[in-house]
Amino acid sequence: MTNDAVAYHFGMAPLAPLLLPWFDAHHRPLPWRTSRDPYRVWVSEVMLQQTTVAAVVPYFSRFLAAFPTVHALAAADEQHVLKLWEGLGYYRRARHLHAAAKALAASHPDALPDDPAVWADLPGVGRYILGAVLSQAFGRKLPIVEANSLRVLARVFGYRGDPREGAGKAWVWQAAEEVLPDERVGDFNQALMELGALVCSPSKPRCGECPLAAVCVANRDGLQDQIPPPKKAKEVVAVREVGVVVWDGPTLLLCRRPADADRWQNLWEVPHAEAGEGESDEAAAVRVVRELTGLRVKVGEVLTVVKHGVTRFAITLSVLGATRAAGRFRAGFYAEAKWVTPAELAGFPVSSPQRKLLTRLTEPRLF
DNA sequence: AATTCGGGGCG
DNA sequence: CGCCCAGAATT
Repeated sequence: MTNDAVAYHFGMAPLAPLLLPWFDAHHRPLPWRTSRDPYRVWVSEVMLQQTTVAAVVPYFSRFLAAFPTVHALAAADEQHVLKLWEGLGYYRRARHLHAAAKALAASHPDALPDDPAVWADLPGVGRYILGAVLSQAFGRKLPIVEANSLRVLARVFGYRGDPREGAGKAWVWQAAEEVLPDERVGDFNQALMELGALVCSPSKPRCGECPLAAVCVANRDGLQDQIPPPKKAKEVVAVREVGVVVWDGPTLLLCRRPADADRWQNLWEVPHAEAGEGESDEAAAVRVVRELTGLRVKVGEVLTVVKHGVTRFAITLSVLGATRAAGRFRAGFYAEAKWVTPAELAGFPVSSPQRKLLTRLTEPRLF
């Protein structure tokens, strides 16, 4: 469907008169809806990013109690901020929020600005956060697109492409902008999301309770399951692990399994590194291997050794310690492998003490 | 355009 | 157990 079609459809049936009364009657009483304080709206939007409402509620209340204003947040110690974020995930959000609070407290000490250009330059503020904060706190007529509104708009207008990528992304932002009413923009934006969360759900939408059912193309044509199109499944490749990194307490082990063998062999045994600040156990293991070998390695990906521009061998790196702890093993990976000898291995770029360690520990033993 | 970043909840 | 979630930054 083209943008013209959106305009036509919108002209025939404005959404706001249908959506706002529904929102007034059915919206959930959430902590961040008690005020239009831009700071509160902002914090809630950042916390809600890729995070469910139920998970955010207790964090939001605790965070606002500790940092009631942007100035309180700006003056806070980063460790305190991160501590209150612990368990929410996506910790970069907290660092960005903190940094942005410092910037705003300095540049706009009296009140948070309603200037989109100012917000757009802040770390952690993309187009969604920008529109959400300014529409809700200041009534600025700016659109929002996130998982819920994207689904609602695509279904109502019967958009058959994928609104999450390419031209579809442009389409859905355009649609979100065109449906905005002149009054109560913030409530309207929230209503789109609330409808997506409570009624227009990804699967089995409750169209019988939907205030937009009468104007919804997907409902009319029975396309709820096709719109938006299901995410294309990631390609699955049959693979078999031929190399893994495991650890148990202070010891980290790199093991190999030749393509035609059943048993694992130890290749290196080295002290496991302490996980640094903000570093996961897996990341620390990857770092150890990287420092030992000079290889570019990532968890779960094929690890290739390139020496003199030629791939000498390839293994996959997985982390059994983590997968065991999670109660399951990862799917295996396979890679064609040409194994180097211990002598060749010793020739890889490592620092002197590490090389000595490698040489000493290269003697394979059964895992 | 594809990846990365986390943890929880739900069908 | 797989998919999804009030996205943004990086590659």
